[in-house]
This record gives sequence, structure tokens and C-alpha cells, in this order.
Amino acid sequence: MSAQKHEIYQALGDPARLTMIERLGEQGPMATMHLVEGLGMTRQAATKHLVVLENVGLVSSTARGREIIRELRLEVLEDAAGWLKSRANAWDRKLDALKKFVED
Amino acid sequence: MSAQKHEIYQALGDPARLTMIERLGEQGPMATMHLVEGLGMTRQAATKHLVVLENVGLVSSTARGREIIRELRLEVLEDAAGWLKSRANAWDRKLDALKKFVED
DNA sequence: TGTTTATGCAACAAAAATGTTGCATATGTT
DNA sequence: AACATATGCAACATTTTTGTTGCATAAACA
Repeated sequence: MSAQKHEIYQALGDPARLTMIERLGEQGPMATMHLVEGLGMTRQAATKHLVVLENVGLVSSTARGREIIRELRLEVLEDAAGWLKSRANAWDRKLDALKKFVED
Repeated sequence: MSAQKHEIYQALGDPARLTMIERLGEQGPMATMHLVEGLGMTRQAATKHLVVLENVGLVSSTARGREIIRELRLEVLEDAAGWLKSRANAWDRKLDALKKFVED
């Protein structure tokens, strides 16, 4: 069910989607129409981006009347960030060890 | 000169490229041919992926005889991971504050 | 010198991502 | 009831990404 790592990074790899994530992080849950404003694209295009974010679990949505409220799933984002950071740290140690090994 | 954030995540958003990054992190710098092995694609396809990684600064290359040695740029990876983590942390605090505000 | 190995570059094809328009549906509002 | 608002869905066009094949070049090696 949970998305593959590369799918999460791919979802983050678009300026419009990053902007929407930033807005949801700064201002909290909000309706689609509000999220779309200022992106320079139609509502339908923005919705497709939101679907991409939902598919990897970065965003969840709830109906409220005729609106759909989109919400950032911080745990998923933190997980993706943490994974990357922990890998980078592990590789840092490994590559240091390799370097020392070569020097001998 | 430095890549935009979304470009870095887009570069990470492909399974073949993530695999190559993992290999470079686990085993250190290596030649293209070695990196290509087991990816299930031609050398030319893999090279295109390496060019994507180079363009965003995640990988650098040096010629050694007829080989090209590819190396992981850990600083760039750490920077991308750190940015994501710091944003997530900041948003965590912000969204908590918002929640408390709503409850009053 | 001839052969194998590692690579680059260009043309091409197929698939996926991005964005548009048009139309339908359901919820508020006057 | 009539109108405005927020949304979904489908068809379509464009661009980007991903991968292939074929050919050229340069270094290592027998």
C-alpha cells in the first residue's frame, strides 16, 4: 500500500507540487480552490497534481460540503526526509572508511 | 548554477537512478560499466540517468584512462535531505500552533 | 598492428507527464 | 426555483522522459 521511495521523490519533483506542499505546511489544511490560486494553471491541472500527492500519501483529503479539504501528511514527508538523511549519514561513514582503507 | 530543489527530487524519483546512487554510496566511486550492471537496461540508457544525476550535482565524474569514474556528491544529497527535514520540522510546529489556535 | 573495451553522440520510438477544453454533478445562496 | 460555486471526469494535444539501435572514437592490450 505504502509508496516506494522513488515515487515519493518523484511526487516532490515538480515545482507546482512543491508549492502546494509548502502552502499546506505554512497555512494548514485548505480547499482545492484556495490551493490552486496563483499557480498559473487551471483547476483541473492542479487537481491532477494533488492526485499525484495523494497517491503517494503526502496529502489526504476530506469532503466538507461541496469543498474538498486537502491536508499535508507530515509523517510521510518526515519519513521520506529521514530516510534520505539516514542513508546519507550511513554512506558518509562508509565512504570515509573506504578512503582510509585506500590510503593504507 | 546550483539546481532547484524540485530538480533534485525529480532526479531522485527514478528507481534506476536511486539504485545507482545506492551503489555509489555503498561501494564508492566506480566506472560507468560497473554501475550499469544488473539494471536491466543498455549502457546508453544508464548513461542518460547518470547525466541527469550530474546535471543536478548529485554525481560528479572524472576520466581515468578510457573509463569515466562516477562519484556520489554526498554534500548535495545531505543538503536535499536536510532541507526537507528542516521544512517538515518547521511545518510541524506551525501546524501544531494552528491546531491549538482553532481549539480556542 | 589488430582487437577488445569503455565511452560518446544522434536518430528514432514508445510511454508517461503535464496541461487544456468541455460537460456533468452536487452543494450552497438569494 | 434560479444562480453561482466547487468539484469530477473524459478527450485531446504537447512535451518530456525513458529507452533502443547504430555508428564513431579513444584507450588498453595481445
